[in-house]
Amino acid sequence: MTINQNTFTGEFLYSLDAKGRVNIPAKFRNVLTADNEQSFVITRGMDLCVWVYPAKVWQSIEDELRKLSSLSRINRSFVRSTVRYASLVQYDKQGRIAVTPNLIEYAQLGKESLIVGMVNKIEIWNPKLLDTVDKESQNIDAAQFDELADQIIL
Amino acid sequence: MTINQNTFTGEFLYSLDAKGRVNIPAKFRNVLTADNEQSFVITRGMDLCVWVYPAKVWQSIEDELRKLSSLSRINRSFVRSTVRYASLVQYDKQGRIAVTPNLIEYAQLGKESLIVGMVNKIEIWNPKLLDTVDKESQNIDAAQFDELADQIIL
DNA sequence: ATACATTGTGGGTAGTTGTGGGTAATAATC
DNA sequence: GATTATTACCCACAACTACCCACAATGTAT
Repeated sequence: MTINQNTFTGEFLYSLDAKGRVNIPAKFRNVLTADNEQSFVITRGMDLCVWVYPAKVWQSIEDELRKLSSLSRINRSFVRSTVRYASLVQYDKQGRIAVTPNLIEYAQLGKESLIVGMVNKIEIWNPKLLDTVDKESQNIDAAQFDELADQIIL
Repeated sequence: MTINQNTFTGEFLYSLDAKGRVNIPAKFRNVLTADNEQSFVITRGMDLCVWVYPAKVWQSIEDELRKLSSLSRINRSFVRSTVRYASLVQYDKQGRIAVTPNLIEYAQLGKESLIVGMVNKIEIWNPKLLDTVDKESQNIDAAQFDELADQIIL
């Protein structure tokens, strides 16, 4: 029995094998609702990582994109950039998904890959890259962090 | 019969066993409402300790995080840092929860662990660390303490 | 004072989970 | 159309986790 449906939290150091497969943590699979099935959309993250959305969640993003008129140049470019690298995948009987070569290259993924829950989506990181991104953020964003932390009572 | 629902007070020196399990004090379990069941979210504390939230309390934090758009770099970073070390756990029939190796390392927990009530959440400490943190605070924060004491009539 | 229930602690066992690799089916290339 | 490359499916195994039972210590009720 799970309480938090569709909520991904925690980090897991898993291996990306020779065939480009990574395991979806059991804790993540267990919070997926029936209609999410085993379908995911994987795409480029806005940071140097791979984003993995449950298909149903991605669906709602697509619905938003549909509303953007192609008359606007910014809209066209926004739609293009978000959809361009997205592909639909399913996990196998062992619970793994295959990451496409161009995404592996983009996120510079090696054998040691870090799976990070991001509430409504999952990120796959090269641990070293996440480390540097983390440190950069600590220096630059400290003030805004405090602001956010004030709004959200931890 | 309980008076204060969901209010954790007091401290308990319990043992973290070889399997990484700690007991949730009976006094705390008795204070949990039905919808909290036996689910908790454990994560890194802002001090060097482990924070344990009743699942329902954590839920409201997640709801806030969901509102933050991933288009903003700061938002991504904030969501990641708050969710990254969090994991949903349930207590077993003996009333214990399993603390993940990550968190044990972070809070430097040994066999002797101190469970501390923090009103809406629970902290797990290495007793020695709490001691030093306490003393530091007494030296540095005396002035601000007085300010708070003005707001809260003890 | 004694019997009973509750609470904290330890450990065994069966099932689950993560990982690697072999084989067959499908797709792509020449 | 034949050959190669890629993908999906399957099996196997080790490591880990969750569940269960046991027991001692403490607290409570009769």
